[in-house]
Amino acid sequence: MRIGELSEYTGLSRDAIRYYERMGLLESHRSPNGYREFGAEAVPWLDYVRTARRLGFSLAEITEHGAALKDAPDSAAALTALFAEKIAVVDERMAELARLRSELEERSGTGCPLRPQPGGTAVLDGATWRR
Amino acid sequence: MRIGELSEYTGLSRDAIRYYERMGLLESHRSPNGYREFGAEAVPWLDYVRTARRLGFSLAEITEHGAALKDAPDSAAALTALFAEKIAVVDERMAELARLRSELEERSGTGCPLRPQPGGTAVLDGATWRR
DNA sequence: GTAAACAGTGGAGTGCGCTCCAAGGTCAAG
DNA sequence: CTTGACCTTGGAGCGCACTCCACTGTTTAC
Repeated sequence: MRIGELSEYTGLSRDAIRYYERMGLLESHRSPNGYREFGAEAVPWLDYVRTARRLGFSLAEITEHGAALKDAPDSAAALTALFAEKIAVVDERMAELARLRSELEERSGTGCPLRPQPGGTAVLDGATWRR
Repeated sequence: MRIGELSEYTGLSRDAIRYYERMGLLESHRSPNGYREFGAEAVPWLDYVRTARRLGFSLAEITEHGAALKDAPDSAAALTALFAEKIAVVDERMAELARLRSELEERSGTGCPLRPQPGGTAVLDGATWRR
């Protein structure tokens, strides 16, 4: 498929796709006319990239992981290890979110996380913010 | 406390703290000599900011939430609603992470998420990547 | 055959979130 | 009274992840 079609399927701009290719996140071969040709697997891959991006992973991190996948000897063990590593990162990030969430939830119960200051401005109350 | 001390406590650079102040994320009053003076509540607030940043929230989002907190009528209900909103965003992001994680985990079980291509490059197999 | 839609390239520009620097003011210690 | 640590401002620069643009080539539809 050509870049426009891929763009439609993934919701990414053509420019973004070309940029990803330059960054080594994506490969294509060229038709005789010079147009990029992408395989169908590019769609789910870019879906994955988009999700990972939204969750705060940099293109470099995603590229690195992709490269590791490609370079890995095709053994189940190596791949499992790679995925386990990525899963650990994801788990860590989820734990952070859980902490943030619980902080917010705690606050949501108490009626007063704000305290007016002499200057007229209101700021978060450090004493009650901390558990 | 002055900027250097705050910087030490939070692990943020002085430049970053000044930048946050310019962006309206943080307030200070000035000593007669022009130095910024921060209250103790700045420390947990910046801790929170750092956590939220790491989790992919933009400074604008964090600022907005902070501003909403300040502008809110000091009623328990309004504050609870604000926090509930933020918690919903966090929950959504956690759900995305969970999806990413489960995709990775599934993959980790199967021995072969890679398939060699005619060109000699290996790419993710779209057919098996999709559930 | 011509117009529209699509593709290519290179390069400039953008917004975010800083970082670094120069030039200078403030203040406590020796 | 100098030294050094700390603070101020303004402005330049940077890395990331694009986005936009001008110009050119290709394909498709009428």
